[in-house]
Amino acid sequence: MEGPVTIRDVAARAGVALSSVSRVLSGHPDVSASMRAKVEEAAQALGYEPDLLAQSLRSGATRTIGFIIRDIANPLFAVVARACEQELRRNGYSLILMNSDGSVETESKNFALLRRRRVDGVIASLVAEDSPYVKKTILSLRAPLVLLDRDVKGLNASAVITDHAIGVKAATKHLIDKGHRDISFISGAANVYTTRNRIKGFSEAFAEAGLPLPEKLIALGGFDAEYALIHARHFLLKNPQPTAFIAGGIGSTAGVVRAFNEMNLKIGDDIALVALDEWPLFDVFATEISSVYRDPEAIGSEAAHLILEVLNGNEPRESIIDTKFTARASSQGAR
Amino acid sequence: MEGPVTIRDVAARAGVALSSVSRVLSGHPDVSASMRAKVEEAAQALGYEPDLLAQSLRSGATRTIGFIIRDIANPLFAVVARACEQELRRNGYSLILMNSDGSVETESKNFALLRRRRVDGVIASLVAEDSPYVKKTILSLRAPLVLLDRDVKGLNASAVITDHAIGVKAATKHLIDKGHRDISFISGAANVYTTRNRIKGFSEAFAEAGLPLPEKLIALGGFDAEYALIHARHFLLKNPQPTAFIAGGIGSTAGVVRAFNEMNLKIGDDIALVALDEWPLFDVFATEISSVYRDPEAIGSEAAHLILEVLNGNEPRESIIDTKFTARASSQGAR
DNA sequence: TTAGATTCTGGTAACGATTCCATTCGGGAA
DNA sequence: TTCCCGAATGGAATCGTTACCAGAATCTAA
Repeated sequence: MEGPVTIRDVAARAGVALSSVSRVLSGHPDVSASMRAKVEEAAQALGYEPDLLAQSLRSGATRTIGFIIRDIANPLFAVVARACEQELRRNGYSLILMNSDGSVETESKNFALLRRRRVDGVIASLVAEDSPYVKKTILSLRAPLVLLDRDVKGLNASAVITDHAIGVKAATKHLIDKGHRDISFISGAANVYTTRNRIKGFSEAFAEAGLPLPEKLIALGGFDAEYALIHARHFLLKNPQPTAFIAGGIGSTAGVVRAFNEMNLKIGDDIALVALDEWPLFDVFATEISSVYRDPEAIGSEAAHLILEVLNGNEPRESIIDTKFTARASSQGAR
Repeated sequence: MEGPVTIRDVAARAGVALSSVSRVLSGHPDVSASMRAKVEEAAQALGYEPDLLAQSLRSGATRTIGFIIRDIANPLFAVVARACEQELRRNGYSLILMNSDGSVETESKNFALLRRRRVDGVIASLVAEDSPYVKKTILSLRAPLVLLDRDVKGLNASAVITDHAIGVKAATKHLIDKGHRDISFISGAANVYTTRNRIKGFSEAFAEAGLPLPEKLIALGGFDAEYALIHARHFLLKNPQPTAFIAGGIGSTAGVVRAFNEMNLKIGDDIALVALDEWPLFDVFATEISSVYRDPEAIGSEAAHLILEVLNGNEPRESIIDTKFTARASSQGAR
């Protein structure tokens, strides 16, 4: 017997019509007991399993969700993806993973390919909210969308939004209380909600303390380590020299700490640091680092829930994830 | 205009037959210039894009590759997945990601679902090589398979194999040279190649030094942090107490270091450590940790190449990735 | 002019499943 | 006995695409 067995083979073996086989296997009520027995025996004997491709073409649903992110190797996103995949799998959906590699063109191509694959929905962390493609690309999706930490107007999409401001504000206030004034803030560009919301928390803390925002020490341009390294180096040679850094994400933290190492600055003694987001082995190899934490598991499973809700006919909505600042040795008083 | 536009709509607008549209769009040579112009104008005007689902059903190829791993949140695998997805994407394939969650049942279900989805191939890091399901499950795939660091006989599959032995042997020899004898080795179970090959390197180093293998200090049962924590604790209370640890993977390292922290053992001073595999921010927050490194980018892109090779009609083959031991402060002399 | 070869095009049958529609066969009621 | 209704079944259309086959139109050569 060559090739996979089809419903046709089952029908032939059971000596019944195609439609009867389909009825039995999809649990249609109008089926006699003897018919059910015959078909089930034949299906069992031949090891029949329905072809999802054919079912999808017929039904219009692929039970497939696209997952587009900048970089799955970012440990935070890897956990998000895991939680999301697990939850979708429990509900019979599969996840198609695509990296945007930080490029709006690649991202746009990914959306187009998912559209052609007729995915039932897409979960995405956009590279930028203001790219010329983004809105047109997304509107032509014809499938529900869940944005991760992004705010694009006029989309009718769901979103999992992190309340960074609250954690960053607490972190900034803590640094100010410890006597820091020249606090450097390095993060991605302001064309994503993540950055804007973090800066909001940062600004509010300064405003409430009645202090001017150290605008010259803010660098918003990339979440990658390279960007943070270059700008941290630069700031550390400037006057006034920052006494504390807030690093926006895992990549930024890597870059900032590399700059410290280059200049032999000891974290917590020579320079203060607050990391936004934690990373694997944080609890064993970075126990002294103050951080603003968010739960990536919650983000992933919430994203899955939101897309399933819309697939079940509900209206899109937003879900908020909170953040928590924890002070540790890295953010003690200024020298 | 409702719903996505089909080839039928294009044909109607251009005033030609379905088959002609198909010929034009798939680049068939027997097409007149005027026909080509008419069809292309109509396709353009309607914004037609072919339905991959229908194409797949017809052609039998989905241009889809399954990727099954224990846990995408393992940072090593996240990088493997990224490199693999990038390479597959460049070749027009999409990647369906599935976590096995360390369960052979889940793994088996994942294989079955990918089979029903008619994926063109599967790349997998198996939970165990000796599970009763594994061989039957895989043989019924009817699609090429690339194993990641696994060795299952009689499969006719490709594989990306890491030469752990060479790195582990160098690491062990180094520890022995520094005077360590009671070296503990904690890693996953021996029913995966990874572990067996590591133990091979470990054993060879002892054999060549003419020393007995410290069998009582070897724990092979799980790659997770919890397993390593429990066994490291246990060994540290035993007599002889190990003076050095080799931790098999990122999870194991996390567990072992947690045990050190519990007992206030300072790495490099009170206890020696070699980590197998590195993790994000290793270079900034674990600069003193000796390690055996393998390049996860290479593993991922090599896996993609191997599956593409077989899809292009070549025979399955193995590809070897090497490892490199680097001594750092964590593996200095025994007290 | 005609035969034969070349383009080119349209119609139709698949791919594997589901669903509607029509038909048959009972059984129950008048 | 006749009529009708419901349960059970088979046949055919459909999802969107490609590929084969046959026929029409054009062209080349005798």
